Amino acid sequence: MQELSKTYSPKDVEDKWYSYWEDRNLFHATVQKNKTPFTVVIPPPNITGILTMGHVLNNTLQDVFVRWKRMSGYEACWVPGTDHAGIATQNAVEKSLAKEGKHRYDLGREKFVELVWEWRQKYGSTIIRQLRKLGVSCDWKRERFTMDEGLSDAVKEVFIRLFDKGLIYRGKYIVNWCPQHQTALSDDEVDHEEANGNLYHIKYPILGTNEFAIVATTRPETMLGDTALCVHPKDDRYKHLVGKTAVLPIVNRHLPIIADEYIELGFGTGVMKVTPAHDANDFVLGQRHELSQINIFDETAHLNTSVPKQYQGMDRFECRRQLVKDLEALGCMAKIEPYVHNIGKCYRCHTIIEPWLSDQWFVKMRPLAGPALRVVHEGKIKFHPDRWAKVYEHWMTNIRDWCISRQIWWGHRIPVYYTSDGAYTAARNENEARKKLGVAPDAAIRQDEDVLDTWFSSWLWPFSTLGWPNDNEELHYFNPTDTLVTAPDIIFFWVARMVMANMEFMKGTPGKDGKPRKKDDDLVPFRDVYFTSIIRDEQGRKMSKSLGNSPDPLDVIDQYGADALRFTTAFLAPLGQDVLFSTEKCELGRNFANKIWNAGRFLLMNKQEIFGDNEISLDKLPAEHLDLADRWILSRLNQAIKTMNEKLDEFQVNEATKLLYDFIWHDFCDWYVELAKTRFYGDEPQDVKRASITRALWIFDQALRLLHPVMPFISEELWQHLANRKGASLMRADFPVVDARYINQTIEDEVGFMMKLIDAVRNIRGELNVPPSKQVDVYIYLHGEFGEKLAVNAEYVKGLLGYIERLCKAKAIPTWLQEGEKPKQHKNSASAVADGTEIFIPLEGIIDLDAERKRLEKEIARVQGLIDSIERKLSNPSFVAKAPKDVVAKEREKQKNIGVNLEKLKANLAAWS
RNA sequence: GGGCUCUUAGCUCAGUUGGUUAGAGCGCUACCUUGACAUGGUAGAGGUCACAGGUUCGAGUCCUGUAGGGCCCACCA
Repeated sequence: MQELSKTYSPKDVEDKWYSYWEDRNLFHATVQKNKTPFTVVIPPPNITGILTMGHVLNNTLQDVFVRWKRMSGYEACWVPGTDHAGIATQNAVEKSLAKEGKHRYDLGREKFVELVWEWRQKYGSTIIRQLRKLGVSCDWKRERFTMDEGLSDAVKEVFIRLFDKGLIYRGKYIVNWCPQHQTALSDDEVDHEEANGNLYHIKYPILGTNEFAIVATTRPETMLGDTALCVHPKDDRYKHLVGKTAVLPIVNRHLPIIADEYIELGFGTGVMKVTPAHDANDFVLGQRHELSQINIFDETAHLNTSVPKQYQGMDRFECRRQLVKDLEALGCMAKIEPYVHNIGKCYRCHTIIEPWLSDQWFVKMRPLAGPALRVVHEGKIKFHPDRWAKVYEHWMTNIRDWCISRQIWWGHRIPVYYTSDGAYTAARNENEARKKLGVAPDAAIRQDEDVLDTWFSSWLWPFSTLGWPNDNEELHYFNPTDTLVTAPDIIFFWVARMVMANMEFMKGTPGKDGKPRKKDDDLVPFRDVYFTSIIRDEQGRKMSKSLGNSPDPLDVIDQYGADALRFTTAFLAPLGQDVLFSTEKCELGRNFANKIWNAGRFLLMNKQEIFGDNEISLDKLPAEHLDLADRWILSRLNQAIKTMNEKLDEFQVNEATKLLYDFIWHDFCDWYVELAKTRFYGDEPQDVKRASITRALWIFDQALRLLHPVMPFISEELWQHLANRKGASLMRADFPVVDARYINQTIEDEVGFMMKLIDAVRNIRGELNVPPSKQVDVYIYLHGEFGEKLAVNAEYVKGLLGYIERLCKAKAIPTWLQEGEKPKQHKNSASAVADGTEIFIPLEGIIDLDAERKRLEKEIARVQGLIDSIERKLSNPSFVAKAPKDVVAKEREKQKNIGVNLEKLKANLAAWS
């Protein structure tokens, strides 16, 4: 057997086990009718992306769930894949083109798209490679891409079905236009930011009078597109103006003055200019009053030919400056005051959005939203934490139509075809389009130039990845999926839309029972949605590329190991709270890994010592020679198994992780392993030693199984060392199932009492600075119920005290005292009381009298405080009358026990004075 | 403006049906290289649980309000 290194070295084991699992197909899931599926679809990362801490958290959590379910007997299937990320990817490629001084128009559409595909071949799998380093157990054979053939078919199919149903329409609309990308953005892709601007007060002369109407605006340049002025119908200041005509300065266009309740009384001057082509609200207002729309910008937000010559070709901001000057020269600028307002910016390039009138495609969302709202409301889909359900419901009840066209080249081209006279339809190809349009088979036809919003493919993810629209068994078996783990900021972009799509398009597809689905239960895309925390840096800022505050997870893995990173992330991420992360925090996980490693090393050393090279089996618990410590750890273990399963069921991954930490570090390493040493190193018969080490290994084996979902690499490495696994893997081993027979509170109390004795002795040594090299005697009174048990279990206590012996490198020799008996040198002893049992440690010559007095006084004060609080309760008649009986009884019991402690402590203190 | 959320030890945070004098990790202090582990062990210091009311026998936990932080949605030209 090879020696294990003194510290755990992740680099030596991680890649080895990942290939082992992958080579043996252990990630792969298939339709298995006798097993319940557990399906997770990955939120597909962008092909432009590199692994961030957000991905680490998200994928660690998914892997924990998937590995846990896989070990628990489910057919666990985790479908991975990537997103083509239209705008982001096009951006990336255009950037590299720009380095060669080229623009996409230089190449033309076809060549450019070809280039993007090349780019995707080259760089698009980076994040997938990085994910493997994290240890994720994705079913890589099912990896999909939102633009691969199958998914493109799904996109087309969905578009055509919605189009034929009348749920997709084309319309002139004010969209959020990014002049940089020259494409429309959905409302959600616009970030609103506060900005310091000005409120310009411009005078509009009223025709046929000497009056002016003063209009306040933040964007004077849009006045070139004004087609009306508007006031509130109830505004007495301006009632007389309604129906009159104003003159647009500089342009001299005549503007009708209209009245509309949209105007907010009390804001600005009370008169608003109406620019239907360049403001979403004005657009609606303009439609209501049948105003003309004058578009003054081209697609790059430069002034077009519909404005006076001197402004044509100017950039919008340049035009603003010039216009302000000109208005001032004309005396039309009443005043300019500083003004803070919100402006919309492109979420990708931060360019200021221009509300722009253009032809776009939309999906009518209301008909789809109804069922999606219902399933969340009725709990068919559960959100964790559930407060997100409220956010979801609010958005869904106020849902607006979805602008799905994008004026870029990289993406799914809209499957709409036009005849030369403008008729159009949606079709799978040109021929089908001609048929649907009823034109000749050779008629000229052209496809829409636009592509679809990236989310138009990702909203189909839970079924398109499983082969839809082709009917197949895997789709029936793995959809609905089970748990979706995603960030709350894409609840509308993605989560809500997936619910709508799955419910709409899976209707009639056979379910697990082979019958066509009808019920909501079978139509939902997933049952649980876990919303991850947002990972922030230590200052609480969101991690972002531009801030450069996001540690590279690969560096972290390199430095600390994937398990350490996974553990730390899971440990730090409570359900529903943001996480402040820093690389150094991974020491927590690294130290834990090292602790586990050394526990394993210790057990293996002793196995070697006792068994030599003979192999052992850990198939079942070696139940011979069970002693108190064994019964105790078995109780603790089963408690841990129970709680672990419960916490994971409740999506409390951080709690499950904490539990692992406490069980392995404190219960197993601090106490059980230390107790086991008394047997490994003692003069027990060989068969007792054999049973002991085998049992310790068996417990450790169980602990590694519990650990595996969170720390797959180190658990597998150690698990393989514990016994000859004959080619098996921990990732396919059984997850521990609680055996309630082993949970034994009495034993835990007994051991707990002994621990208190040990703690008391340690406390004396620690506080009185008794050097470790100093041998001490320990006198223990046998007292009460536990006292009797102590006498019975004297051997265990000796063992426990032997533990002190090793820790302190000093002998601690227990002597049993009967009630009333006094230890020798009582006067010079330090003392403690644990659950009524007195301990004396004679410390003639070394003891500092003042120190011991202080120590006792401190302890008395603590216990006195406890007693006082109990007495306050018990002397309150209402408490005794109204509190539940068991609570009162517990208090009385406590009062009695602690009272005894207090008396003895006081007596001991008195002995000093 | 509407909604959500947070405020607990020096720092970062747990604490899900209200019931021991509130826990962890890091940091800090003291002691310890012992036959798994100094990425370790033992002991210790450190909190009027943001504030003010209320409900209750009992509140970190439930309710109301206040102050401060964060997020989301909608936006007034």
